[in-house]
Amino acid sequence: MPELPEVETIRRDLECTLIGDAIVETEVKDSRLMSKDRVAAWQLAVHDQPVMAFSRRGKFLMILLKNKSTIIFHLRMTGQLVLMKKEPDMAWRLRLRFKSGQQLFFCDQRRFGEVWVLPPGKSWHNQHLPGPDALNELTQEMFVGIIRSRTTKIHPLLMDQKLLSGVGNIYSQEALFKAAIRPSRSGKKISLKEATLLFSTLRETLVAAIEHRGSTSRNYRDAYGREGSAQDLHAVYRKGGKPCPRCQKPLQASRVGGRGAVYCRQCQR
DNA sequence: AGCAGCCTGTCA
DNA sequence: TGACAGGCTGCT
Repeated sequence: MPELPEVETIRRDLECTLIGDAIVETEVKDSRLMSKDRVAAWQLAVHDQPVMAFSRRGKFLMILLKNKSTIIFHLRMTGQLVLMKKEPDMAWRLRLRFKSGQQLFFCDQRRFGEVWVLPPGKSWHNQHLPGPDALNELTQEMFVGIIRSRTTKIHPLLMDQKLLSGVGNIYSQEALFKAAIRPSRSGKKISLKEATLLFSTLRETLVAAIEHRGSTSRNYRDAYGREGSAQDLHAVYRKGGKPCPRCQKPLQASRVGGRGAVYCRQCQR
């Protein structure tokens, strides 16, 4: 799915294009996204509302409306938010039409994505509340504390959205490679020095990916339907068997916590 | 901690 | 045909 850098790229695109524009009409095409009996309430909440801001926390994208309602998107694995004048070629699940004539389509091949609307003054359901945003909120001290107090393997630890939010399977693997730490290491067994280094490599990885407008391995597109180029930076993600960029030995493909994880047996300990 | 399930598509 | 895919929840 889109991870933090991809969602941030989309957020910035939408911010450039839609601030101040009002939603004049919406259409829900997939009842799995929103049941038919909820559509009327949804439309009442968002129709004729100008967009005040786009924000992001972890992988959640929020649209703040003038009436203080908030639309929240989670794109999961294959969700896309694309601005188009006419209907896209692929199937779409939701359309937001704006006063300017712009249309925002929510496309989502695997249909895991979700959308909610929060009424004014209401906050996140605790169940969904993400931990501190990996880029905007997480400090080095917080990170080191989170990592070194748990026995969970570091790869799933970095991807636990309740602990820190925004990191997924691509950027966890990349940050671990740069910090020379194996994905299967227990958080508790990571030294203070290593945890500090990992905090830096994670930040660098995320920042560089945003600068390259996200990683397109298959489905991801920005809000203008364009591919990102951060995949060109990947050292290990989906590169099992290829030579390690540092030592040239073949990279090891493995599974850690039920997820694919590629690492270098020589460089990462 | 590990796995099925939610979906659809691609690749070997 | 089966395995796997950028995520997450809920169950055991």
